[in-house]
Amino acid sequence: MLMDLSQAKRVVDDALSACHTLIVVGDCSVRYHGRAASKLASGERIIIVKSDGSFLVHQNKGMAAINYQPPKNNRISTELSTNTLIIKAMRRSPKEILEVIFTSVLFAQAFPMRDDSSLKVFGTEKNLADLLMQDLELIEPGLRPLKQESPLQKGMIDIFARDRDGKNVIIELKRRTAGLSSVTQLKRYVDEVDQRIGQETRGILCAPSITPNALKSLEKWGLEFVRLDFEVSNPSAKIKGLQPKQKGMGEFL
Amino acid sequence: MLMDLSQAKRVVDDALSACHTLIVVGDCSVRYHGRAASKLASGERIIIVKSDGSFLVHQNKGMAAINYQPPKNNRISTELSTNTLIIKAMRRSPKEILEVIFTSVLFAQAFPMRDDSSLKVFGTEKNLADLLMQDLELIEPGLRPLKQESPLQKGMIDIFARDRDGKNVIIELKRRTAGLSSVTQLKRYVDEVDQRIGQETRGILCAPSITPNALKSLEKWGLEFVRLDFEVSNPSAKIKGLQPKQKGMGEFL
DNA sequence: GCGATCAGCGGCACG
DNA sequence: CGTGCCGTTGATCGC
Repeated sequence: MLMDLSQAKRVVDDALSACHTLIVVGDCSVRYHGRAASKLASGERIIIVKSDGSFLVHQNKGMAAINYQPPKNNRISTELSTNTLIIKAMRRSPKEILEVIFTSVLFAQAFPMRDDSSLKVFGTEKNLADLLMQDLELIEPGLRPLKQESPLQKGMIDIFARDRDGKNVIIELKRRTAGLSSVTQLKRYVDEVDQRIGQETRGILCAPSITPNALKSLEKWGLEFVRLDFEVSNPSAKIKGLQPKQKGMGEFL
Repeated sequence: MLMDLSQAKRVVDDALSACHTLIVVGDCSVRYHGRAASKLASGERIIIVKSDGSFLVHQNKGMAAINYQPPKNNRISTELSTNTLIIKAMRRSPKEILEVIFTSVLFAQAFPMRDDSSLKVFGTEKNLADLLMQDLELIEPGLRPLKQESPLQKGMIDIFARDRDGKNVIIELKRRTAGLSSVTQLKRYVDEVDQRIGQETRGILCAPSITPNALKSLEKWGLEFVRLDFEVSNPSAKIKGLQPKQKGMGEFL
């Protein structure tokens, strides 16, 4: 089950020069120094080096790689000493170094990995915005869309609209429970538009749910929350239902 | 180079029942339906199934898995039909299903993956807070620490302190460039403390740098920025230097 | 379990 | 490049 380290080095070097995807499994320790620094004592891990230079170290637990190197400006090299095979990934800007020191290699192989497909995702915030743009009446009667992804100095408005009274409405969309940051984000947009246009602007936070704290802040600032239920299906996302919530119930301290 | 699909299924099933870590490489398409939905047409990918149920699909590019299933409440099953081997990962709460349909398998193997080590990271925000707590004079003469990680209704204050004039000071720490959200976060804390204590509270944003927009907002609200340079070394993080920046230079509109 | 925040966040899009 | 922000964010910690 064990692989000779020099043979492993050959496999690794060949994979790197051929720009193939490399998988190595073995006992290793890991050192990282860059934006932060880390040490990982020895254990059996999976290392993946992709053709674009992405470098991953996976433990047997968790979704996220325990150590890694992002795919750009990443030079990978190997070193063989008596008892260890070191695979090093160096990156500049920011200067970072990742070093995987193998004491034993169980498996090492290169794969060409032909793949021309890219992922199609449905149910993103952008999808929801597209849907809502087609029927803002779902949120409120008389609400008409003006602009999607309207650029502001301090961010981007998801949907800019006008209500039945001709008042400007900023809609901030969230695909999941809105928290404090969503509220401050909306507040920031409303403030900037208020100040630029010089007239009262409404702000509506549109999300499947909102945390209690976020709701309190929202109401304190005179913003509104509209509950949005959506459902993802395979060729698109659908809006299941909208439940307006009365505003201004909180005490304006 | 090709592997019989029924043989691959055996390897996969054995790995799952033994709770080993599984690696499969082959030509597959992927379907996902859950919090969002996605489709990925056929191509060669690496699939990793970890002992805790983490399920990863990696293309030959990029650091992040293109499709995945998080490590909990995740039931994995296999199906063999005439031309395909399907590996399914089903999860409840939220209900999500990930389906990988292999038309050919180049490699499939289980690894026991003994690993008892956990990552030690240095240079985290918590590290910096610990360091600063030991010498707040670095930020400003006479500044004395009161409490670290002081819980607030709307979040957690990194460092709560008192300045030479006896005024309360809230310090928000960032390990990288502070943006608008960092400023609104600090503002939120200062507002809450102002309101609860009923006396003027200073807010200091401490980060290696700050974006222009964030600085403008900061100054508009009368908050302060202190530049913090730190350096990570292997057994700890060090503070390299601190450069106070004069406040209140912006026009208070 | 929810809530809030950090993360070596990664990734994308825009200026 | 930086700035801002979404993400099937994940991971952690407190309640």
